[in-house]
Amino acid sequence: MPEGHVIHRAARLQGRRFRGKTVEVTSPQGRFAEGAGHVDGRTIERMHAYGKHLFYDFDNDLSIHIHLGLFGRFRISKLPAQLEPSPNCRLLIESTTDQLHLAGPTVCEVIDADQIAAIIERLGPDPIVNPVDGADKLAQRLSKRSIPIGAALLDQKVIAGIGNVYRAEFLFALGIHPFVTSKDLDRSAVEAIWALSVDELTAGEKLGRIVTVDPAEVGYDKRSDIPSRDRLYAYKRQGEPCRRCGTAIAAADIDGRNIWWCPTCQPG
DNA sequence: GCTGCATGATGAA
DNA sequence: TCATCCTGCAGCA
Repeated sequence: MPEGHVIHRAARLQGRRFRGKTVEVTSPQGRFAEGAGHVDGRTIERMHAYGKHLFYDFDNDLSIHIHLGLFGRFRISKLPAQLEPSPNCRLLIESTTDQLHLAGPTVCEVIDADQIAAIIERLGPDPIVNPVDGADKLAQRLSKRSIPIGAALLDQKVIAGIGNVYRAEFLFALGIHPFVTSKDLDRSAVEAIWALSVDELTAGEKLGRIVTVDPAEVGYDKRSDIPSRDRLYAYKRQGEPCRRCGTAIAAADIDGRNIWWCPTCQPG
């Protein structure tokens, strides 16, 4: 599930339960046992996100850094928990009232503030964190690369928090073919990409899922009413008719990830 | 029950 | 470009 909106939402909702709480930190699976030991019994001061990275700051100047990757998942519950921790539970955090269960992350480690700063430094602008001033940095980072825009949008050094769903949907919405070269985009196109990123990630963070389709186009009142089948324009719709023009949605591989687009709405 | 795939990223070749 | 890591679930037998 994890694109940037999900990570920011996790920081917000988890923070509501755990901020200010003294917690037990363990690793039932064992692979994070040493890291857990550095923060076990401490108090969580802040839970925050940048791009697809999540940070839990403790009161001893150490933080847990999490990146969910493709498979990572949280389970949040009130105690007593209904489910036993999974054998694959890498990280288990428990306050007196709540439990946070994490399995399958690409990264789960204890780091300090300098290391957090270094991670953020190497990432591109995050549309949720820097909505106002990110467009310049995005333009600068796009102009330095000569790669398909479809590849650039997944490069976290160019823009942080975009994943495979948003990439396909943004390019559809803006009528940009995924193989257009990044540095050939004019300033107005870059600003449009940034503005759309801010709008969509913010909406996705609030809603808890990605819905890019205009509800009116599929016969609903609000985005939150649209069933999963109809929430997107291009992503994973190869061969299906474009919702706007009826042309069959095309697909290709860019650097090992699939991309979908409408050959009519997104001319080469 | 098994297989393959997935909204991610890295490091070696 | 490829191999690798990581988990859960849909789709199939």
